[in-house]
Amino acid sequence: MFSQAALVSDLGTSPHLPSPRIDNDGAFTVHSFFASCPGLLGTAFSYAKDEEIYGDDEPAEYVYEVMSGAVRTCKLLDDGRRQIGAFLLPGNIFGLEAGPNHRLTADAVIDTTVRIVRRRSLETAAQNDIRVANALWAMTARDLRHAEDHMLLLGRKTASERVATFLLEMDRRLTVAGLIDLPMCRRDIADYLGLTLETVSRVLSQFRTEGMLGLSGARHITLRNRQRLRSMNI
Amino acid sequence: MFSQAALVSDLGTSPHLPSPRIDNDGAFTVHSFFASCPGLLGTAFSYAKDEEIYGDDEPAEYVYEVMSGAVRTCKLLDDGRRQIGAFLLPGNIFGLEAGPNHRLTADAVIDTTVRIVRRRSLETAAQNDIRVANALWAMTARDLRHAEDHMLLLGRKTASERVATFLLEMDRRLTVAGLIDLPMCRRDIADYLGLTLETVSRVLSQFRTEGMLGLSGARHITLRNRQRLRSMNI
DNA sequence: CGGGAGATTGAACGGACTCAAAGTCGGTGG
DNA sequence: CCACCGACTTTGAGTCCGTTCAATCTCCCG
Repeated sequence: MFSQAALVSDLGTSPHLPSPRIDNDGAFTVHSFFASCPGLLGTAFSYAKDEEIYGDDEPAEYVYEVMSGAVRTCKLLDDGRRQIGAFLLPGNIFGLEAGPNHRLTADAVIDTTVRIVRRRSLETAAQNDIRVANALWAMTARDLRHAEDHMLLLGRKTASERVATFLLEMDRRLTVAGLIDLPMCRRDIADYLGLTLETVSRVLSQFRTEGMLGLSGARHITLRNRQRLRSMNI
Repeated sequence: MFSQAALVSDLGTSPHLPSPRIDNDGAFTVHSFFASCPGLLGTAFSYAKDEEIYGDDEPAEYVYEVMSGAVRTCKLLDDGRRQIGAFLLPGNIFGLEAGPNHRLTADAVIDTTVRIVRRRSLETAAQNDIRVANALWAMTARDLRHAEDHMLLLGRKTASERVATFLLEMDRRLTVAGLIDLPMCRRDIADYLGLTLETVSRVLSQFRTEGMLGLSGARHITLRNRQRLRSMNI
């Protein structure tokens, strides 16, 4: 399936390569970074819901940008326990490694289209253009910042605080017209927050009861009291 | 106290800059990276036990290498809850940021000596020598890998599994002559593992009872059954 | 409209926490 | 060198938050 990847050109330095635009939420987004790199424009691939994009420990040959859909990166224990490290949404880049192999699996939360670029193309560009090297470093640093924040959540926050943090993160990243349209199910949220799906459901119900949000179908959420949520977010 | 820092030279490219040596445990160590960068050799500073080295959100002006002692990086909630992101031991580098500010506080676990280098010196070197840029990226990537592993621990492992993982990490990083000489107290371990100090103490006692380790004083640990610990580490 | 995956809710359980007390050890001063 | 002090650690008992197990419900999609 990666055979089309050979079509990706391996062009090196580009004279007027823009810096990646970093959006205000400090998430993983570097909107259309690939698109703005002449000669690095990638091939599109589609993945069905729950299809694996790459596996843990596989050689990291490609870097991905979500075009539509959603992706989760996870670590698995062999008894089935799962920790989701991040959700990647349209515009977000993932799969970038400094070492040879991937250290998490990535799979599609829902039907998803990604654009891929050979990792070697980026590295070649980075060797010739310090701005590309800086951009790669900045992306890894952004992932690290998210991971550091998430360690605090997983190690020290209560269930309600975790869900409040999650809601505010999703509000930042995918609210359109006042509505959060979640791509992921309760189990995904739970595995992201280090909880069980029942606890996530209970906390959301409690928040609804308290007037902090509206639920129209499990995946459509309207925040009604961001101030209160922020006070739980700490 | 940072006035001496002005002594650090701001030299740019060095013709034969070595790649940082990455030790086999994949931890944060880049042994004597600074020392091996002509012109980047840093000034030494000492910090007393529990003294802050830098604070959350402070401008990230310097990069640090632990010469002796131990450092913890932490995030704090205003009610006192604390999550330790990492312990830094001799040879480890910390305080490197891609953005303008620190995102965690760093303080000395015990009396500690560090060597500091101006962040600007490293960045100038990186602009002129792609190998330096690669080294900076690799360091951030190593921190990210650790954070990803730690998210799995914090989100999904049991207390016994967390302590087993901790013991094996410390075994890798500071065992000398078969003995782990811990620089940190039970509270630090607990805040690293997302547990309470009582739980850490209970699990260690249980491991001792089961013959998996020996305790001679709370901070001297001898592992007696690494195989069994590894099986709990998952 | 009907089927079924996903979500909600309930009840009981349990692992880690909290609160409390006793024990240990390293460091300091006599 | 030894005794003491105080910080740190260990251990105990009871509690609680989040989990587990189970049943019902919702709503999305055919």
